[in-house]
Amino acid sequence: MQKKRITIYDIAKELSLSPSYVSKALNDHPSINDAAREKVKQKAKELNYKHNSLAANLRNGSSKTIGVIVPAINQRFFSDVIAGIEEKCNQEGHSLIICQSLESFELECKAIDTLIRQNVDCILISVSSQTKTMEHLLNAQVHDISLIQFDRCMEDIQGIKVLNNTFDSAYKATKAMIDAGYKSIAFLGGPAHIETFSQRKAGFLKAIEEAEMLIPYVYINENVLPMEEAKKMADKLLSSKLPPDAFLTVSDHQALGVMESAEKLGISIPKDLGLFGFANEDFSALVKPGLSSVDQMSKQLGISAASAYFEHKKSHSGTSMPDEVIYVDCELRIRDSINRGSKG
Amino acid sequence: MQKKRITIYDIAKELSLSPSYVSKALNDHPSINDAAREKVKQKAKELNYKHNSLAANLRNGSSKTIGVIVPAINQRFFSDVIAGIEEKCNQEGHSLIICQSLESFELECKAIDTLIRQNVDCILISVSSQTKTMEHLLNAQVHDISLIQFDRCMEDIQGIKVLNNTFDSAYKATKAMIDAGYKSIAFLGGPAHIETFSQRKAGFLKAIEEAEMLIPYVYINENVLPMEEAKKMADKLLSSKLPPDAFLTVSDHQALGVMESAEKLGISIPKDLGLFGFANEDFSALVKPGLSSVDQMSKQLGISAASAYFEHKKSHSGTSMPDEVIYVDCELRIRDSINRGSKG
DNA sequence: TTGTATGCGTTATCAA
DNA sequence: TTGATAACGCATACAA
Repeated sequence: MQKKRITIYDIAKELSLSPSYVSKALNDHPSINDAAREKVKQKAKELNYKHNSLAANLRNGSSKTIGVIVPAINQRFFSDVIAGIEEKCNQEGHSLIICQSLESFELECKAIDTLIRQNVDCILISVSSQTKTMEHLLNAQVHDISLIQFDRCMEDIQGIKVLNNTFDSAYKATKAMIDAGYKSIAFLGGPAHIETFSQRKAGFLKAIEEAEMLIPYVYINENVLPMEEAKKMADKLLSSKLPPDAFLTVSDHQALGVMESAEKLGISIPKDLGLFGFANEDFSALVKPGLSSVDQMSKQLGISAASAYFEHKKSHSGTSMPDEVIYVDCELRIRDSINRGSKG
Repeated sequence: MQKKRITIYDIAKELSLSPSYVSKALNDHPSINDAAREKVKQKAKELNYKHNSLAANLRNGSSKTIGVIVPAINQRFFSDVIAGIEEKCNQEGHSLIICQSLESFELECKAIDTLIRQNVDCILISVSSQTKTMEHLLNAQVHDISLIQFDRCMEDIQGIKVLNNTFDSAYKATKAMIDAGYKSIAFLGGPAHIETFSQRKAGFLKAIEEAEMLIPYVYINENVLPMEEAKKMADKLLSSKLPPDAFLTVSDHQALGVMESAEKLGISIPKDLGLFGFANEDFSALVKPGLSSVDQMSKQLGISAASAYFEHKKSHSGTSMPDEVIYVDCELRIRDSINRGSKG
């Protein structure tokens, strides 16, 4: 148990060298010859010396630390994204500070503040659902921190945005159902003011239009994100005079609601009802029948977001972030829930 | 866009004060009167000053930062634990640095090293499945970092360990099945060398013994953690001459394997087969029939682990960690999978 | 109540 | 090749 932390001074004293020389040796400075360098490193190991990043970072003005702010760490999508970010940061020798906003604007501001104080070099953020203004985000940029948004973005902020191509995936998912022979497809969406949800709706509509499918307006429902509400809506539509024969939902939980409704009403999936969800949750492969879903490749999204920072840092060091949108393609996980067997 | 960071020197200059005075004012030092303090804070806000934690921490010798090392961030159990830790840390004004070992001993060592360099005050760790030695953990303690283990612990390390009471929960879960009228219960376990799994087995056996139930030795199986293996084992047992009429598994994924096996063999759950899982995964409430499972209260576990650090810090500051085990009680989530209807 | 001086551990610059 | 020095930004002991 050592009382005082071992520093380069201790190493220097032991070897009768100067601290600056030791520092250079440890950092593989070219002016130090191999023998001396090895001797210093040897002694450092012997004394169980650990480089003090705090001091070095203060001196260097960079913390080699990246901050991440997400609504909730323990939401599958975000924990996957973070896992991807961590992996990339680790490769690049950077540390990761994690904050959660818990969907609160106030906590989000506090998190930004913390990260500025911590001198992070970059902030990766997916904004809370409450967030409508962006001074706090701009403030990070003012403090010379690279800001990269992912998934849930504020449109008007200059900088890199990393997004799923959800328009495209919704289009493809819908098309997959049309190809499987479903004739009248309903849509269960999320809050319209969130970009990713409006995109999903737009993708859905494009596929419907292309197929020249006529859809009653009551088939298109926004803001039914909670499973219970999705279920209620499915109940209503499936018991109506003109029931849909398929659903595209923007979450797997909604899809689950539809499944329960169908079961209750004695409607068989996929024979009489097709179903396509979003997010490819763990349970989606496990329920019966297997739920077709859009895999958002969330870990890849994290990797892409972190990589965007490192690439910018390496190539355009100094210049400000480009105003760029990076799309991470989703992949369709086709399962039994749209496997109708026969077409038409 | 400010070129240079605003420091207390800038504030001091603007107000014709000394930097130390500004520092005191910002930190609510008692020797500063209200008027002066407010004036300084006002100016700080005006200049968009942000306290530099790096510098302060270097000066203070404490980073107000806690490091967490888990096998994988995006495993439900761990992301829940982390969410709890984050919440507590946030309350206490501490930051969180997250590392994942990805079940690799090497990465775990690297993570410890990173956290030592980062000057974290405390490391919360759940060791990788590869970890057999503990020098790296002791080294953290040598560097004056509080070490708190949770879930997967190295027995011989002095300090606080935060654990689920899995012995007790396995016992209760088994008992719940006995009470529901199941007569011959089989056990599907995990690697025996991991404490939490041997505890689950022991709890199971205690309940069996108490009920004076005679169990064929082939009912007790360790090391069948993967779902596929659990399924194979269930196939074997359920097709044997003396099939069990219930299973306790140590994971919900195993239980899912049992469900598939039962379905294939035309055995009805819960009528002819009871089933109790572990971890209360998201899907457990969603599968049909609902899977009874042990809820490990993982977020609470994270809160408890972090709280243990803060309490120790506040009350016994300076002294080394006590050798203490904190148990976080699990809760049984009883669902249809053991709802047999009639007893006997 | 206010200010001065010093050090936390590192690294870059410059000089020897 | 080696070393002295200053600086990063802050907070504390001490002096005024």
